[in-house]
Amino acid sequence: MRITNQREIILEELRKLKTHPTADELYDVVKKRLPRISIATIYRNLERLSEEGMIHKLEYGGRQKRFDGDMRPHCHVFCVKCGRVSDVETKNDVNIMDMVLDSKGFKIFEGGVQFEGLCPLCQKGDDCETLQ
Amino acid sequence: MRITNQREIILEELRKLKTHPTADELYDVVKKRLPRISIATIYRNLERLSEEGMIHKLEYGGRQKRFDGDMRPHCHVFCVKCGRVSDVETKNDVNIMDMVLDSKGFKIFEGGVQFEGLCPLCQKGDDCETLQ
DNA sequence: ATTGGTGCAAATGCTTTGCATAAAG
DNA sequence: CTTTATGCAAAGCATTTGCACCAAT
Repeated sequence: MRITNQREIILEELRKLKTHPTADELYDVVKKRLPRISIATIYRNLERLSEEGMIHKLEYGGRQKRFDGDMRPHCHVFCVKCGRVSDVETKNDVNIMDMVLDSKGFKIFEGGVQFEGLCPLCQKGDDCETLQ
Repeated sequence: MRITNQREIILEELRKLKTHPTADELYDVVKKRLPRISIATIYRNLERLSEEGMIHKLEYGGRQKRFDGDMRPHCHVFCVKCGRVSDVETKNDVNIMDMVLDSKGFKIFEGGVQFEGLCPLCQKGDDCETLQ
């Protein structure tokens, strides 16, 4: 994988964020440093970086994918109303993979716990900007 | 919620399937009984039924949502290559909700374990019809 | 009679792609 | 010099919506 200026900055900015941004949210951030970057470059790099195991692609809780630069194992909650994602701190004494009794022929190589709920903003009832 | 012919048949056919179909897969099945039904009706009813807690909307990997008529608590695996979803039989001695130490202000009301892997067809290396 | 649901087609919105140009190794 | 990545615009595709008509209560 060739190291381009765009790729470096995308990774760098994603790692700075703890918000699990969508592609376009990250685009807005990266544009400040690379005003001529294309949204297609953002998408292509996020895809590539997740294939290479350098970032996580989060595909739950709404229609926009979200991305996470933190590769330490951890769990997420997502807000069923606005789609925001947050890390969740959990007890670490359960090995999820050991829970499987019958995988129906699937070769399982990852397992994780995910939570659903309401984010602090949506709990207040006010409409939360980021809808879905 | 008004009981229409369409709504009844959509629910009935979804409950028969163990494949966690996408909206258009279910559309193909329902069309055999209601040839004039619209895909919009499928989407509207699946959304409505999941709001009412009568079915589950699955938003894992892949771009298409999948739906499940089986409301008994259980876990899923999804194939990272073709997007197929299958039930997984698991040990039942862990209460996922008790694992939370810090929910970062989110009000959590659901938690579940989900697995990633390769389905039997994709393991064989052949290309699996249902791509994503 | 009233309200909610349906079918159709058009619109939306996130994501991907084709292609000519530019940059990396 | 060769290969891979970029920017731009256009295309793709799942899903949603506006609207006139229809059906359930």
